[in-house]
Amino acid sequence: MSSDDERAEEPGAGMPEQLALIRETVRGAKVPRAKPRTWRGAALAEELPVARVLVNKGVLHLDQYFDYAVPAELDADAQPGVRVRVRFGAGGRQVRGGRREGGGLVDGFLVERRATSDYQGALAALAYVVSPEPVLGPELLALARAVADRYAGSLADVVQLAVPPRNGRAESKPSPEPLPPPPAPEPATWQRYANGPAFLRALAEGGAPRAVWTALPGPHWSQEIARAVAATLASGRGALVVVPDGRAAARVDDALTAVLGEGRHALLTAESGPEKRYRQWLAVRRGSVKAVVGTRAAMFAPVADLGLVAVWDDGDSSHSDDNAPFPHVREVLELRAAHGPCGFLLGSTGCTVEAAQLVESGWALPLAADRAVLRTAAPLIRTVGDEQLGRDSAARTARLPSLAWQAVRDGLKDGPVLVQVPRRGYAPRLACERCRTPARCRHCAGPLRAPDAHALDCAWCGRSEPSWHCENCGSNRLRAQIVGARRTAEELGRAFPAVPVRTSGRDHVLDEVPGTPALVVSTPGAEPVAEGGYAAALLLDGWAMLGRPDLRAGEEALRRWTHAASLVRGQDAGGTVVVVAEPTQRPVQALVRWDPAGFARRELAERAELGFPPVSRMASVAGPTEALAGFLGSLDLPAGAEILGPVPLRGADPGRPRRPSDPPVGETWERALIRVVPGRGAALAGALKTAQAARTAKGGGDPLRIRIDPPDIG
DNA sequence: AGCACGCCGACT
DNA sequence: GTCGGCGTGCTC
Repeated sequence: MSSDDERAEEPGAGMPEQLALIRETVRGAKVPRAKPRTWRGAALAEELPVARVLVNKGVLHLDQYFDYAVPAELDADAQPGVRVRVRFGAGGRQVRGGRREGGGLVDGFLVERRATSDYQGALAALAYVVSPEPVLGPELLALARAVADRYAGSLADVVQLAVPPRNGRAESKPSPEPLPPPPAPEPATWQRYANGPAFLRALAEGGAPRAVWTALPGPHWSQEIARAVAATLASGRGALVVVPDGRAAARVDDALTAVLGEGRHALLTAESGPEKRYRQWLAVRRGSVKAVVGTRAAMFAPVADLGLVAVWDDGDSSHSDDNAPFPHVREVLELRAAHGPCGFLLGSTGCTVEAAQLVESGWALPLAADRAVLRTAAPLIRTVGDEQLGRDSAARTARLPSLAWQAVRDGLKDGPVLVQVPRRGYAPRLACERCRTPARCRHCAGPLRAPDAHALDCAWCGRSEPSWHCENCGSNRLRAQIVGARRTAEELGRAFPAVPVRTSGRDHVLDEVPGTPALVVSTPGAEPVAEGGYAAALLLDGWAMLGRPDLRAGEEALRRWTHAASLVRGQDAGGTVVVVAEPTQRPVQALVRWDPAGFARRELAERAELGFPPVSRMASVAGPTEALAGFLGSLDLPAGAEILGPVPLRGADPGRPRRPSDPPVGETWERALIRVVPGRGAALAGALKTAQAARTAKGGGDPLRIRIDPPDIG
């Protein structure tokens, strides 16, 4: 630094180390001698005396870096990626007639060391380096930046999700020595999939295959994931697996131990507690451990030489982060796979529309078993619809069709029987009373809702619908769908008094049940695994699932049914599933045929036609009425963008847990949806971010909630 | 977000 | 004169 120093004309500038960069000296002429500071007089680092810092200070900076001077004594520790503390704030500015220490100490990450700064003013010095551990390396930073861009969020927010809080004790312990790559594993049960062995081989040879894997029902999936990880490790690269919850993580953890032995992988879940979790994370960051399984936050795990990213059950809502900017595991892992030569494995017994799109677009290849293999692995599915329910005299008395009784009775003869009951608190969706076709807006195809007894309007664009009639059958009668099946489960228990009844639900989740006869009553997602598989399952939540006023209702119902039915023995072992739902419904038919991928493909085609996500990309913006209107007016949207609404945001349905997307209690908010054609997602995110940045800069008070890919678009 | 600056009106 | 209202703008 010398001739290109921007302040070459300032006093003291000719001298290298100097305080040229430091505020006190620069405008020194105007002011009386500065009060000494602790670091005053200390020399700056000789090489690269400027530190670019990502300051952790709320929304205000919106992805700005701030430059600080590096004192010589911090030179060695102040490396890119370390946590630092700096003075930041208006109080730190030059004050006429005297100087202040002002500006509180705030946390930040040192992002880069540079020779010069392009900041016009004088630089303050780094206060101190919190620890020399480089936690935010260049790759993780680049990932965080990509995620922030994709979700119109701030870099600081993403970094907060990506880097766990520091724990001194964990940091001071050395991580173990890395082990040499293991041998490539045998394909084992991957043989059941036509392309399974080839997929493993590609990973083991250092390739980057990308697959959407429709997993066969049954317990083998965790071991199959472990083998994909082992194959990747064999190539000398690292692997990352993200699963929806701690139970699934524990299963994959066990499978990895079985396939790889101890010491080759880390388990990153909230359940292990902050210190242990940070220790594991550090072992990954330091390259001691090259395989990771974990829940959501693990999607950012800084695995070295990443050769495989895998997500299990991408339709599970816990894969969507509930902190701004709400990144989704599948999307983040896509970004990671696209970044380098890295394989991608999306596995599920079901199939999301997004997964179908990955195949449809050619980005990933399908990895599925032949139908013959599937037929023996999957249970026999039988349906009981409303009409049948009405005709069935046994059903009228016991509120359960005789077919269901029979399946339970038969099942209990040689094993446990699963009964899936709905959770409370689903808002009903409006559908044609005669044919059950969902009632949709004729302008934007959003779902209709009934704010009061005799009015209909669209939940997306707000247009009222005075004369609805069913587009499918012409009927003009609507029905709202509701259920109450929990009692039915209780009745079942009373009907089989000799059999133990176990329940598994939100507050009391069972992990596993023995293979002996028992009734296992569970809400969706909390189903225990049964030793040897369930003999039968009864799915009682048909209308509750399909009746939800959500674009994903059908997909979600099928996903939950498929998940429960996957725990039942195969048809060759007599496994039977009875689903109480209208057999003409598409999700029900897809379950009967066990064709989740086909269902998702059709759903995808339909959404393309209607302009729904994920074929078009949507964003939601919510906030107080005027603030929202102003924001929408200031948007510089890409061509072809469409604003739907705004409409008043409905309060949470009673019984539904509060979501982060809900407005503060007592406030009325509005929400607009913005959709763009495929390929304009990045432009949309960019426009939203720019407008948001302009708003914050102007000090526009009320915060607006921006969400790309909103999960609940009615 | 804080926090300080600064440009107006009512007080000593 | 000078104290203090809060409207603007900046933070390396």
